[in-house]
This record gives sequence, C-alpha cells and structure tokens, in this order.
Amino acid sequence: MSDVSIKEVARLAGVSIATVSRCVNNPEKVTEKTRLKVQQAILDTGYSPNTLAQSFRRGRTNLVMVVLPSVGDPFFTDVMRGIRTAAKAKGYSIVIEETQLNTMTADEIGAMLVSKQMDGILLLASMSPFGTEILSATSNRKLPIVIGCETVSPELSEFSSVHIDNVSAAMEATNYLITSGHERIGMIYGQEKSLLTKDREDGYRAAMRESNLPIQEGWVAAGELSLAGARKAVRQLLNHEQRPTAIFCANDEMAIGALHEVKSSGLNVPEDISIIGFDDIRYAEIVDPPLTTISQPAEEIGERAMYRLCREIEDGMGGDSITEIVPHKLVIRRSVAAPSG
Amino acid sequence: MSDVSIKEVARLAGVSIATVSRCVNNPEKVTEKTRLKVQQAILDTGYSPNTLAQSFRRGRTNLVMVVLPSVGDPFFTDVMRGIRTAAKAKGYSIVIEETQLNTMTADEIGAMLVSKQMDGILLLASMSPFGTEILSATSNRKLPIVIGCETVSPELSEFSSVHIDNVSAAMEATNYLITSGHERIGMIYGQEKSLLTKDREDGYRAAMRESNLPIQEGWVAAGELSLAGARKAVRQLLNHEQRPTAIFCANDEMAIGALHEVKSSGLNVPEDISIIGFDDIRYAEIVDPPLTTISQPAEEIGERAMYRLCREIEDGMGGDSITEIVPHKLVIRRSVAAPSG
DNA sequence: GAAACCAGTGTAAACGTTTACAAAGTGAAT
DNA sequence: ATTCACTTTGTAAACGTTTACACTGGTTTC
Repeated sequence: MSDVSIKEVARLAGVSIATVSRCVNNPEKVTEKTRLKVQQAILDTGYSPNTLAQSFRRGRTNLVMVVLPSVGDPFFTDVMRGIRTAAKAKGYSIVIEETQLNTMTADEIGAMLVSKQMDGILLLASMSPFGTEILSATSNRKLPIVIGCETVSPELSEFSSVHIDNVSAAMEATNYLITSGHERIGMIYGQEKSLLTKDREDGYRAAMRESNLPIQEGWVAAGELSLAGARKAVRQLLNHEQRPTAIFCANDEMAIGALHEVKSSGLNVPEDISIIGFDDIRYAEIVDPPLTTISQPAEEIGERAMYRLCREIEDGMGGDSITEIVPHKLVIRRSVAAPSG
Repeated sequence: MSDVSIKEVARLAGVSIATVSRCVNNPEKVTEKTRLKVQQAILDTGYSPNTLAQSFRRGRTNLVMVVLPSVGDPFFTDVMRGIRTAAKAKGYSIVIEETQLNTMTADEIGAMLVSKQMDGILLLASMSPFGTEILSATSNRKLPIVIGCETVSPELSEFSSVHIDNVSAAMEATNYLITSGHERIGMIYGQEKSLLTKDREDGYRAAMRESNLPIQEGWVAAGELSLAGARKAVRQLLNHEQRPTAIFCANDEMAIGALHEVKSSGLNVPEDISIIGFDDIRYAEIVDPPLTTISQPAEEIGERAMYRLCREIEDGMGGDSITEIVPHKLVIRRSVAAPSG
C-alpha cells in the first residue's frame, strides 16, 4: 500500500505524470474527461502523494512548533486544544517543545531550529531561556513567529500576538482583594524571566501603589509555576513577621498549591488567608474552597494565534504585525473573604 | 542562512558533493585532510543539511505519532513527558492525536495515516474508535506500533506493549475497599470501548466475585474519563435506592470529579462515601480529602514505550513483540474509611 | 616491474514531486 | 482555408540529498 507513485497512476490512466499532478492539485486545469480517468486510476491504485517528496519539492513541511512552559498546566492544555483545532483545519501538524524541561543548551536549540524545517513557531513563552534563544536564532532567517498568551515586549513588536491584557487583569484581581478589605497582600509570581508573570506582577504592584498600600520585602516570591514551587513560596510568605492576609497567585496551578499549603499549615482559606488565582483552569472550581480567579479564553487564544500563524506562513512575512487582545474576566468563588484580623 | 546547499560547501572545499555528504554521515570513509577542509567549509558557509531532502531521500521522517485519549489528563501529561524525553534522546519529534476530540471520521484517519509519513505509532488508546481505525489502516503496511498503558487484547499480541497489570491493580483497589469494611461498592469506568478501563472494570468485578459481594444493577456507570462525566455518573449512583458506600473510579480525574459531586450533594468523604482512584496524578494529594489511589509510573511507561518503538523502527519489524509490565502500588491517603452505616 | 589490491574520491543516477515551457489540439475569426 | 487565440497535455528540469559504481593513485605482492 501507498508505495505506488504518481508514475503508476499515470501509466494506468494513460496520461503523463504532470497531468496526474494537476488533477490532484489544480483540478480546474484539466478536462473533465481526463480528470475522471485519472481519478479512477487513483482509486484503483490506492495512490496517495508521497508527503516527503511534496515537502521536499515545495519546501514546506506543514509542521509548526509550539513552545510553552509546560504542557502539564491545564491552562496550556486548553490553549493547545485551540491550537490543535486550528491546525487540523489548516492541515498543519504541531510539534511541542517545553521550556520547563530545560534539557537543551542554547546551541542545541539553534541547531534544532535550523535542522527541523518548521514552517513557523508559536511562542507561548517568549522570554524563557528557550524563547530568547529561538528569537535570536531565527532573527536572520525569515521564519514566521506568533506570540501567544503573553504581551510582547517592545523589542519584539515586529511579531503578531494574541493575549489578554495581563496587567489590567492582575490589577483587577488585586483590586478585588483590596476592596474586600485586604491591605497586606502578597504575591506569588512564576519565573524571573517570564514576561507573562512579569506583567501580572506589574499589575499587582500598580494596583497596590494606586491604593497607597505598601509591599513589604518578602511578600513577593517565585512559585515556578508549579504546585510544589508555590507551596515553598507560601511557606516563605507565612514566615514573614507580618504575614499577608491575602495572596495573589500568577496562575491557578500555583494558587492551588498555595491553597493546599495554607491549609496544611493549619490556617483556613478564606477565613485566615484569602487566595486569588489566574487562568480559571478546570480544577479551580473543584478545590476546597473553590478558587476565585481571573478567567481567560484559553482555547480561543490558541485557536486565534494558530490561525494568525497560518496566515503569516501562507501570505509570507510581508504583512504588518497584529496584536489581538481578547477579554478576561474575574470569576468570584469562595477563596476570598474579608480579612479576619 | 541555511539556504546554502551541499553544493556550495563542495565548491568551497574543492571536493565533490559526495565527499561532503560522506564527511557528514560517514566521516571514517574520508581522509583526515579532506575532512578538515570540508569541516572548515561547513563552518564558513553555516551549512546544515536540508532535512526535507534527507527525509525524502532516506524515506524516514523521524516523526512519531502518539495517540491518546486526552492530553489534558495529568496522567497522560506525565506519560508524555517520558515519551518526550526518550524521543529527544533518539532524535525523534512527536505529533499528538487526541481520540477524545473525536473530530475525525474513519476515512480521514486512514487518509491521514497514509499521507503523513510517520515512522511509527505509539498507541495509548488502542481500542478507541480512533485506535481500531489506526490498527486496521496500518495492518497491511508495515508500520511499527507500540501500545502503552493498556494491556493488549489477544488479537493485537503481535505488538509490543508497556503497561502495569491493570486487572491486578484494580483488584487491589477494590480489595482495599472490601477490607476496609465495604460491601456495597460501585464503580465508575471510562468509555465503553476503552481497553484500559475495561481491564480495571474486570479487576473490580473479579475482586467482588472473589469476596462473594453482589454488584447491583446501576452501581457501575460511565464517567467518560472526565471531571464532568464523573459527576454525572455519581449522581446516578447516589440515586440508586441502595446506594454504594464506596466508589472505585477508573482514573483520578474521574475520582476527583466524583469526590466533588459527592461533597456538593451534602455527603462527606470518606465518612458517608469512600472514594478510591487510579493513576495518582499530582492533584490527587491536593484535593480534600487527599485521594487514596493506585499509583503507576507514568513517566517510566512513556519513556520505555518510546524506546521500544525506536528500536522497532530502527531494527525493522522482524523481532518478536515484547510485553513489559511495570509495577504499580496502592497509595493510601484519606478518601477511604470504614462505612458508617 | 607487472599484477593485484585498496583507500579515497568523483560521477551520475535516483528518490517523487511540481512546474516552466513546448507542443499539440480545438475552435473561432478572418 | 489560413491564421490566431486559447486550452489542454506532455516533456523535462529542478529541488538537495545519498549511494552504487567507476575511477584514480598508491601500496603491496609475487
């Protein structure tokens, strides 16, 4: 099966291989009569074009690389679902690279990028060590790149992007804690280099400043975007001599870790400590208490970003870069209450 | 960049393209002197072989397709991590297909399989509609396939597989409920066709039979492997006039959904209803109460299965099929207690 | 010193497509 | 009837590799 080539079909239909190729790719350029003949021959032989040869000839792989911190995070899983939907519709396959795995050196990344002939890159973690490498490795080549989930930093403004307004959303989350009566508010961000959590930290700081609330040294800690990292960060926050009465976590995965750690240490949520998250992953309403959080349209972000990337691949890189901002919203559940003290 | 071909290198080094190719692929077949010349030329030009041309020429893509129910399930995320580790080590990229998306017809699946030239398939859901299609579509071609996570059904014994002993593990889980004092035990399985949850159901039934405990009509329901599906299934179980005092769930995702639904309906876990899960995903110890469950070495399963597949791709399909059974273990937390009634 | 061998290198074909160009066929306009 | 315009088809080159085979020159063997 499938080891029949275009030649065989041509022989059977009594036409040239060029005609067969045209029947498959530009049917309108061929007579009804020959088209039928060829189609019959294709059916008879079970021919399907050799994608390897096609890719080679056309110089296109229909492969897109998606770079993200971790596929394990349910938020990114949802984004991926959107990406996959769009990719399927447009005939692309996707290859995933996780930055959190951290298994590659800068050299390997560069090597991989030139060797694997990807048609484009969807970057959901532009400022990770991985992401910056990619950007520099591709800066001289003309490889379409779209940035998703994160605001693009100014020096990357040449690229299109799809994301919510992370700064505003973080301010909204923080302000919700403030209007609930909290004054001592801590934050758990993700990784030093990540633009995504940097924006959320900026939003948090801006909201605190606006309300003239101080942020004490030690109220802000890194949670590594993981359950375990957040638990460690929470222990640091709780050990502070003046501990916060509320914590804003830069994503739900960390919020859930934080929630668990607070409860393990004998305190109650939200009575003793309020927690607010970010992303609204599917576990957010399952944990106890259900998590108040910022919801963002993960699947839609993925889908739009992928469609955008497809366009840039197909239209060439001439067009202007476009920034699509999608809406977020605050989802109020039960992990935030007025401070008790 | 990267648009330099082997010709350019050959010209610069003053050798034929054949020699350049040999320097890259079979350095031992070439004089030290010419090798150095060529290597210098490669450095100067920034040459790297065109993978498209290589794939085409060699008839290999170094692409492997992984088929699984859902990447969103943290268990499969862990399996994927192992797969990715192995794939990276062996120079393969992976392409994921989710069966739960259910977006493809049988025809499309067949078409995709012949068109995308995958080097092999890692099947983590052999009996899904998708899986069976794949097996039949590839039965005449000689495409290496390895089955992971599931026991292979007898008619598939020609394929290698890597998995735990699902039946024994399910018996162990059920017996733990029984020795805790439960007699009315329900079960939530995944999907009708899934071998994986079928085995677990078999184990559950076997354990009940061994202890001479009846299984009432309506105590066993499908949970679709999802949070939402499990919640629906639990409602059915709770409506039974003689409702179970314990529920065995075929995976943790469903167990967590079940736990949440039981709590929402005003009952307590484990006081009123005990719940035991399967997989030990990272959220299992985070939920309230922490979930008693069967732990399986997800990452190891993925890694081993991928290495196995690589071997079969590289050695050709001559060798015998090998079944690797990896160990599971019961993890006791707090979602199971003696029945109150 | 010729024959035989060998390692290193070059030549050219092959892989299965797509596509520019040429050729042939069709019909309309002169 | 001849030319012209246009459509349909065929011919052949091209894409960048790998590799079977042929060639070269040098070394060994008799």
